[in-house]
Amino acid sequence: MYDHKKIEEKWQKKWAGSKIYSPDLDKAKKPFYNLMMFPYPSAEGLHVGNMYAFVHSDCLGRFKRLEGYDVFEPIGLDGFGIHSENYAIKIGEHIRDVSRRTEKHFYQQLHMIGNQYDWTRTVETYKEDYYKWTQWLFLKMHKKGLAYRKKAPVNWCLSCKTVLSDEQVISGKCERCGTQVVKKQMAQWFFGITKYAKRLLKNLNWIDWTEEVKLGQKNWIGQSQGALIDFPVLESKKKIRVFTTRPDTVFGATYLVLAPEMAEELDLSRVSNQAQVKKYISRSKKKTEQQRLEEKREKTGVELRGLQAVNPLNNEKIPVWIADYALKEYGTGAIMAVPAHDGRDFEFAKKYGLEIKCVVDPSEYRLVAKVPSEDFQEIVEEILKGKKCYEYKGRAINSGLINGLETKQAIRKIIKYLEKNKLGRRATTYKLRDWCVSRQRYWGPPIPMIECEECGWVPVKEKDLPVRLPDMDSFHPDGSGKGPLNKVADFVKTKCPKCGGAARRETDVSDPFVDSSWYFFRYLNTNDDKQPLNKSRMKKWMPVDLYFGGKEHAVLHLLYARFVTMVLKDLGYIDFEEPFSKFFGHGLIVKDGAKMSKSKGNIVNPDEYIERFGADSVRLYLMFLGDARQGGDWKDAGMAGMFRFVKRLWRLYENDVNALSLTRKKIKGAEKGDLEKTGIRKLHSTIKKVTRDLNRMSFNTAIARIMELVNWLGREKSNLSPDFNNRARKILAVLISPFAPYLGEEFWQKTGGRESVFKEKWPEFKEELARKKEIELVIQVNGKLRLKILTGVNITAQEARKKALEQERIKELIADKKIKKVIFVKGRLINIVI
RNA sequence: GCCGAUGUGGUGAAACUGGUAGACACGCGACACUCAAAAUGUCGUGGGCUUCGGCCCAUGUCGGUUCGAGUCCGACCAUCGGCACCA
Repeated sequence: MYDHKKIEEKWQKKWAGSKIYSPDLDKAKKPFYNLMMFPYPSAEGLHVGNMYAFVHSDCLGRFKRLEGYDVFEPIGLDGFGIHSENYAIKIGEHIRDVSRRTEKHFYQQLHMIGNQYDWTRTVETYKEDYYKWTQWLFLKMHKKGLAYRKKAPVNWCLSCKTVLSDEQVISGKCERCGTQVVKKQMAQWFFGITKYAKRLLKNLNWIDWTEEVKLGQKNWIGQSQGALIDFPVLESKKKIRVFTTRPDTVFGATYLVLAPEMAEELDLSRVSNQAQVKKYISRSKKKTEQQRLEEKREKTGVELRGLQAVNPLNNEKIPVWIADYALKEYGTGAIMAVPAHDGRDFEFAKKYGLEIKCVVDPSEYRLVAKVPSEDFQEIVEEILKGKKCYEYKGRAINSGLINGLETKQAIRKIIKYLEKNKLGRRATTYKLRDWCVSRQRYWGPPIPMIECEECGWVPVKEKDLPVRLPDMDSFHPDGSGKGPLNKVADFVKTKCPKCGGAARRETDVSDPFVDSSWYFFRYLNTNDDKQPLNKSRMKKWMPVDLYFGGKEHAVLHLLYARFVTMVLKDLGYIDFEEPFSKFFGHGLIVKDGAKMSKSKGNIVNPDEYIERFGADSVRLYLMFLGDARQGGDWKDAGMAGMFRFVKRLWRLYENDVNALSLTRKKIKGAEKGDLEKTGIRKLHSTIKKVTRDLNRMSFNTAIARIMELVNWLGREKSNLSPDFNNRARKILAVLISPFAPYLGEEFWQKTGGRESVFKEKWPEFKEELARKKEIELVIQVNGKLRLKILTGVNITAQEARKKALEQERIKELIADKKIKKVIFVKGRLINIVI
């Protein structure tokens, strides 16, 4: 009988005692760093989604181990952060107690699933020996000028009562709790990630990552190429600088638009409608994202009457407006409006009766305009008259020096002209904004900065780290804009590290994403309290060979981790700038076609299933569900089906091979030989396919191949010799072990193995033995399958043709028609065209 | 609106560079074992015709390339995800 509990317990103990999963980090010969995204320990326990990712990752890690690599597969807990804290608040317990409990629970569960974790090197972000170095990272950033404080409109979550980074606002809502996020003007600490925009983008060209995720980052970084153009303000020394991706349309710029906040930088004394302007500015500053959405993006704006700008290319005087459809944070915060060729400007110009001047002729570009040919002439007329907006490429008209040029050339020429006459220059802008890392919360590493009345903001000295997170009973966020630590007088009051005078500590903590941006470095140097990183191990093990995790982190964790790695390289701590050479993004797991959620009550708790079916069955089932890239649909019936397979597999090892031979049917020698020949072929082709599938990360098909072999062996076991049965079982034990490690060990032992199966070599196959000697040759007539005949695999075109034409059925089909052509695909088919 | 992914039996899904569509499972049906049930095993299982030899139709829809298309090209539809006044 298959008693999964007994087996799992047995091997857990053996693994723990043998240290088989703790490689020598300094001496390993073939290092393979197998990383999976460490979980944040929610109090509900390990989610089946976590397990889904972990078992796939582990399966590959174990496969690599069997291939002879020294695999390092660490695990830890991303325990600092808003999510854990919110949960503690909800259940009315202190976060430190909840944290202690969840750590225990999580590690217990993580043991159960049977991964080859190195339990001697865990990392918990909320422990002093870790966050000390997170603070160290902040200091390094600060020293390099990459951590700085600025007052800016930031995202404020009304429920979490803290600011958030742009990446943590998902469609206007808080990434953690789903509450609407509003804009607030506050002074906060930022990391200068925008300085790395270009590099972050460039390296995407070569890193081996899931395409989807790379594209997500590319779009988020959002590079635009274009030009900066200066528009002089009439009767003033000021210039208004705009950014545009279409400098070729500059002759069609009929007005300028400034973001409302930008207008404050201008001299408004000459503006005749000052009151109106000021009112618009203050109103738009108060507007939240939500209000903007409610207004359905209806464009509004106010003209700065009395102010005029000059189009530097044709010297025409044009009006200046402020409108909140121009964004302060992007480009220069000002735009040249070309209503004829920009939808937004067009809408605005229509509403306020501004001039629309067509400067791009679309007549030769019907396909670009995506318009059916019958309507095209009419539409061209409308565009030329400025009654319709055209945003694509075309030929420049009404545009002085670039008249007649196609968009691309026009852009090139105009930029040359701008640069020559010092009116502007080529420029690239990014959508990416700096990373706001302050959090007005309790459960995080205090930001190691001190504000002195005399010296301003001064960093804590490195030797004084960590800045300990003080224990406090009431750790709830209060929404004051300051973190809870502000209420701990002993903590706040300190001395300036520079002048020794009275000073105050920063009371915000840092974003939990800072914690997770470097944890994979720390795994290589746990238990060292002298330095955060170990240079020589870093050289040996980094970059991570395979990183397995959720695609949803495309613009969160994965972007931050890349950024931090680049900074550490620039600081000289490491000599590579991409942390993960290969990233595999897995899909989401759903239940019966629906997303799992507490409200639906359809959450799959892995514990229950492990209890009932055993970890191996659950592992196998999770990997059999479908393509790991696309996620899977959990169904209880399917889980039960996999359990049946496991029991069948178990039975294969229950019979004594010699006892089996007694029941062996009396079949003739020749037949017996044939059967074992088939058996050998099955073994070799299974090894071949499973190896190939694992290399392709096609876990589900690899399992299917193993099932085929198991089914065949189950059927034929009593017809096979003891020798063969034994050989097959040994191979099968190794093949199954990455997927079902407990069973792998048990089977290996049952077939005479003394040591762990994971000290074995992955079985090899011989190509010629894996191949069939005979095939079903498909005979097609005019591309339609008509007949299959058994032939040798090496049959030539002539032989195949001859054989095909001998078949009665084929003769009938061809009858007296003439054969026009015969196509032969070796080892597959012959197609007779008549 | 823009970008991306996906669309194949009753269900989850396979199909390497264009070459037997539906591997492997789930479910269902029949049979065997059983007094019976469960468990297990064996066989069958895309749809429609059939003179039981086979034939026709089928990979979201329409068209194209090809001896041959789930796979390549073009247009469209649906679902899901990301971004969203980014100049």
